[in-house]
Amino acid sequence: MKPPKDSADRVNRICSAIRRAIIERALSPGDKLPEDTLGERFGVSRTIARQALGQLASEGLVDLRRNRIAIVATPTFEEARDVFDIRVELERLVVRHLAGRLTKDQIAALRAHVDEQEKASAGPEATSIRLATDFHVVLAEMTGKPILIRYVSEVAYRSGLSLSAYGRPHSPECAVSEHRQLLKALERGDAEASIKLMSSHLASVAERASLANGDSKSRDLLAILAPYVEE
Amino acid sequence: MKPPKDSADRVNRICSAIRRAIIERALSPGDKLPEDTLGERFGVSRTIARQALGQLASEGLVDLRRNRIAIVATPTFEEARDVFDIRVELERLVVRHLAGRLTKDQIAALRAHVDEQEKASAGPEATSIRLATDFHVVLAEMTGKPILIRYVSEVAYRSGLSLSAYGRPHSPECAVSEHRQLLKALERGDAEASIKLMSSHLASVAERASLANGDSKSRDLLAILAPYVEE
DNA sequence: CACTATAAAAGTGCATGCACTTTTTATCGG
DNA sequence: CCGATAAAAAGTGCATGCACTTTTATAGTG
Repeated sequence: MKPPKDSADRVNRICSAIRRAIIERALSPGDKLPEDTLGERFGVSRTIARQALGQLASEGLVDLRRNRIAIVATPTFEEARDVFDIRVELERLVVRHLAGRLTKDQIAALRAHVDEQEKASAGPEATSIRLATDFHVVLAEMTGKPILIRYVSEVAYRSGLSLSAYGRPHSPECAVSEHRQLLKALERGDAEASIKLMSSHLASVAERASLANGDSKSRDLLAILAPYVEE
Repeated sequence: MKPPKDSADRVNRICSAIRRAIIERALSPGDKLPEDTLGERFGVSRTIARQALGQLASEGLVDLRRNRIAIVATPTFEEARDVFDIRVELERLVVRHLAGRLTKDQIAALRAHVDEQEKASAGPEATSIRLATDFHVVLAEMTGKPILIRYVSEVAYRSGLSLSAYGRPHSPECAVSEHRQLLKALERGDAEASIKLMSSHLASVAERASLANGDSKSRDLLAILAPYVEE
C-alpha cells in the first residue's frame, strides 16, 4: 500500500538532474557540488547524494578530491579529444546498426525530435544544446542495446562537458540540418552514407571545440584561448 | 608518521581482486558477494565493500538487486555480443594509435609479456587467461589515454566474464601466436595490418564464445560479422 | 510425509554521528 | 591597512545502528 519507497533511483534522479545541468551549462567545470547541499536540495540524505556523486565521477562528469568538495570535472584538452575519438567509433556502430532498420514509428519520433530541436533554435541555448545531445542518445536507444546505450550516453555527456569547457557558442541550425541529413540516410538504409554523415557531423561538433586533429601540442594553448579571445 | 590512511583505494583493492577473480574464473556468474563477507575478508567495513560493489556494478561485472545479495553478473548472450562489438572498435582505436609509435622499451615490455604468456600456457588456465586479457589492457595503457584505457579495460573484463559464461575452454597457444603477429605489425608500423590482426584476433576470441555463429538467436549474423570482415 | 505457516537469522538500505581535513572568519601585531 | 595566525565553521570519510526485506530454519497440521 505505501509507496514502495523505490529509492534505488533517488540516486538516479540526482544524477540525471546534474547531468542535465551540465549539458545545459547551468553547471560549469569547477563548480562545487557539496554533498549536503545536494542532499538538502533533493530531499535526501548525504548518503544518497554521495552515491550520486560517485556515479557521476565514474562517468567522468565529476571530480572527487579527497576531503574536498566534489566539483564538476574539467576535462583536459587531450581528454576531450580522446572522448570525441571514442564517441565517433561508438556512434558509427549505432548508425551502422540502425541504417535501414528503423521502424515507421521510430522515424516519426526522430523527425519529431528534430522538429522540436528546430523550434528551439530560436530559444535559449540551453534547450537547444540539450536537444542536440538528446538526439544522439535517442538514436543509441533505438538500437535496443543497453551497453551501447550506456557508453554512447556517457561519451555524449562528456562531450557536452568538453564543449562547455572549450567550445565556442553552439550553432543550432547547423546541428539541425546535419541531423536531418543523417536521418534521411538512415531512413533510406544507406549505411555507408549514414556512417559518413555521423562522422562528419561529430567532426564538426569537435571542431567547434577546436579539437580537430593536430598532433602538435604547441598550438593547443592557442586553440584553447581562441574562443575567449575572439568575439 | 602514521600511514596516511590512504583509504581511497581500499575500494580499489577490493575491485581489483574481484575483477581478477572473475577473469580467472574463480568467481562465476551468479556467485554471491555479500557485503559483510567481503568487508571481513578485506578487513574493511561494509561501507567500503559496498562502494566496491557499486563500482563493479557500474562496470557491468556485478549485479545489484535490491535487498538481495550482490552477485557476479550473468551477461546475456546479446550483451556479450554487444560488448564484443564495442571492444573491437575500441581496440582498433588502440592499435591505430600505437602502430609505429611504440618505443623500444614498450616493445620489449610487450614481448616479455607474451613470453610470459607462452610460459604460462602449460600451467593453470587461470593464469593463462589473465595474461591474455592483460595483454590488451597493457596495449591500451601504452596509448597514454586515460579514457581509452578505462573503456578498454572495462570491455576486456566484461568479455572475460562473457567467455566464462558462454565460452569453451581457453586455448592459450592460439592467443600467444596472434599476439605475436599483432606485435610484429605494430612494430613495423603497419597500421592497416595491425587493425586487421586485432579485429580477427578478437573475432576468434568471440568465436570461442560462440558469439559469431547464431546459437539460439541468429537473426543478424551479417551484422555480427560485419565489423570483423570489412575493410 | 508433504505442505504450509511462522519464527529466527542473515543481509541490505540508509540516516546519523564522530573523527578528521579544509576553508573561512576573526583577531592581533606591525 | 596589510599580512599572519589562531579559532570557528563547513565539509568529507567512514563505521555503526536500526528498520526493513529476504532467506533459512522450525514447527505444526491434515
